[in-house]
Amino acid sequence: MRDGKAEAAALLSWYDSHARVMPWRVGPAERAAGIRPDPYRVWLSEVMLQQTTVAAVRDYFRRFTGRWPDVGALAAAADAEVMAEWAGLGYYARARNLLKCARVVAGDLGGDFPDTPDGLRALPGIGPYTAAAIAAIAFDRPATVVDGNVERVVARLDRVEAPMPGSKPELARLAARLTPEARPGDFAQAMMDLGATICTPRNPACALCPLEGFCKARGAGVQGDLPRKSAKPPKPTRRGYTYVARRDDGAWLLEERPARGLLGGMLGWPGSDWAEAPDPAPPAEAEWRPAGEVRHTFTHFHLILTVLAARLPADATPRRGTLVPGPKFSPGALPTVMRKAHDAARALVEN
DNA sequence: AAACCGTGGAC
DNA sequence: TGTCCAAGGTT
Repeated sequence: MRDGKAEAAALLSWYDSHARVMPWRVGPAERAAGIRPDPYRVWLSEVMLQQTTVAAVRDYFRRFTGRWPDVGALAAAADAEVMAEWAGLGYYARARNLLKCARVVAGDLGGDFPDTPDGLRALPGIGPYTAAAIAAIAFDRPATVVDGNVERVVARLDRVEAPMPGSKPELARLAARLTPEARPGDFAQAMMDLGATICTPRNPACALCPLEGFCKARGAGVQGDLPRKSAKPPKPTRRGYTYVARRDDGAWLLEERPARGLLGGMLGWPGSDWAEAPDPAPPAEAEWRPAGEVRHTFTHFHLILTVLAARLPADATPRRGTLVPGPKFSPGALPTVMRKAHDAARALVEN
């Protein structure tokens, strides 16, 4: 069994000249000079990056830190403001847990994030990956970070042929063996940069890889086939009706979704259940006009939404929803599927 | 522990 | 077009 020291040294050397630049990151040169990243920014970026690409996160990170520059400011924010700012980024439980976590840190921990994986792991929305990432990156603790990039890199390095997710514990062990005692924060980010730019899922750029000489999969020519993954079940298609209504004074009929479940806590248009054969469920008496169909794919099903639009008289009394004044409504505060419905209905309800 | 939970880009 | 995938966590 190797101890991984040579691999770690080669990777860190590569990172010193190839580290990606990101708004939340302290680069290897600054870090060598003793500069540490702000734990608040590391935490915020790590939560945003859960199952989400760097490209998608950049602007959200800038807006959040511009508006809430520290954990105290975020903790004091109104729930609806945070959910609206998160709209479009997906996995909305992250935003709800983000606020819970900020309030624990600001309220119970004096504004300081824990600096150990166990302490971090106890906070809402922080699991094994994020706890290790914050401990390593923000506090330079020797924690092993295991995300999809790391799993792919070590699966190839050690030619692990067993399929995911069953092989995850084995891949985590292999990753831990690679982690050096020095520069754990840089090492964690180096592994992720390598996975994102060189050791990519398809067509890895092995000729540019600092670990090529160590890589068992490369040696056998099977790097493109690893890590293997068990087949995913097909996505069923569900249907639904959604109702975009605007009162004559310009107010929109909206509804806050239940706090848990799909799009939990987000603003949306009232509508039917999403099922194989849903019943229509108009939220008010009105002349509903067809505004087309919206197609959208969620994590585990396809959705075909029939959009109905109507104008409501000034004295209308809807059965459901809340009338939001026109100037207070922004489609940007809606999750994407609801914004699509707004786009489809807009022309029919404009003033 | 298997299911649930978003979105956009690449191919 | 459809499928895969991305710095996963919670229940």
